[in-house]
Amino acid sequence: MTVVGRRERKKLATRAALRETALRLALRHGVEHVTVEQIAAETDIAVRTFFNYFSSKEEAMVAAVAAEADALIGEFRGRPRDEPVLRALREAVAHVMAVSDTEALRLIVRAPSLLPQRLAVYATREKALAEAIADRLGLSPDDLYPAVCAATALTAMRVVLERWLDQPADHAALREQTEEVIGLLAAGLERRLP
Amino acid sequence: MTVVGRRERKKLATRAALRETALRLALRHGVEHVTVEQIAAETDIAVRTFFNYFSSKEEAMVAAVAAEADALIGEFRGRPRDEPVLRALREAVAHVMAVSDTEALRLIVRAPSLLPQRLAVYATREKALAEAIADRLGLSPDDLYPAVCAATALTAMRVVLERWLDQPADHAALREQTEEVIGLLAAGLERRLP
DNA sequence: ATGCATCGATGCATACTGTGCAAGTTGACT
DNA sequence: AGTCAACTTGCACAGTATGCATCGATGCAT
Repeated sequence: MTVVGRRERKKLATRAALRETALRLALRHGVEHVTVEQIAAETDIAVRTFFNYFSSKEEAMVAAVAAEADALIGEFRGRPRDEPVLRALREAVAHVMAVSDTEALRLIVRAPSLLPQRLAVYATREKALAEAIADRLGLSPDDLYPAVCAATALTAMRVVLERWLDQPADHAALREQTEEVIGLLAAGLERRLP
Repeated sequence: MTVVGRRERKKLATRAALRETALRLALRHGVEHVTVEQIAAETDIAVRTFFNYFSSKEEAMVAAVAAEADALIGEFRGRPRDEPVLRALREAVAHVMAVSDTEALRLIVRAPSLLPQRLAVYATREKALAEAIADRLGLSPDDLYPAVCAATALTAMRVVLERWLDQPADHAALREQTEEVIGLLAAGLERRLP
């Protein structure tokens, strides 16, 4: 196991505390009205130190999304090896979303000022997911398929999530819509006028 | 036709001038070393006025990408109605990229600090593309298929473009790789361990 | 052409963001 | 205990971004 010293534990704790404070303040006052100074003060941390952890207030706020994306990749890697890629992804999403904080997620997804940073988070996770897919299939991470599959699948999940957050929270509906989208990707996206 | 007065023409000219100056300075000095003050001065515009056109220096720099995305959607809408969606997209991409400034594009795509804004541009164009797809197929823009198809196809194009920009400019290769990706999406993305 | 209403450009003030640097603390390891 | 490396902090400073008031240019009706 990875033996973590006090130092690393404190760092993780500080990072988590900043992330939670940022989100809490955003929920209370609205994303736009929270400043780094407030986040730092509320966490009892110097402003300068905040910037040692996050390069912007937006990054701190979408850190929750980043954590969920990491969890998704972890779940995916834990799926049985003989399971097809898209099905494994579908199940991974279901497991992660089951324990997700819908209220916070809705706040983050609906804030226009967080859109660029949120998308950047997904984009960086694309790489990790592509590697996981390549591992699963015994391909090279440089192949086209893992890259495209990771990127498009994540994007499809994002679309589903955004649509789902616009309706009353219903986890059964989310599962259903996830399956529908995965079905689309699996069956092929080509269409023409009937 | 839309009759544009002198006022609107000047606005468009100013916006284009700012966009071009931003890009030119970025090419000369590097994205990170360009300030709004420089862009404004070089365009002979007040700094305050710059912010009437773009909400950040990053937005001005990725404006070229936004213009290309708009052109892509225009080409797509101009394709024959009986053409399948993905094939129409493939052809639209080919036409837009044929007249694209590869050097500028490479600069924008490779700059990490522009990633969030660039992705935000794609995301906003997703909506327009989804509408165009819905129009083509006679579906509602609220249907799942247009939203997912627009989002995933744009994402797939992005992946291809990013990979292509990492190799020497060769438009034949780009066309080939575009076709390959569209083929993937058309055939379905599901895969499993052999 | 004149006069009026609107829109856009600008300067100013101000709050906030983000980073380099140097000094002080704390943790890890011997 | 002592030493080194890593982390925190304060300070200075450049740059970003917005509200507000003002001034000039444009569009339009008469």
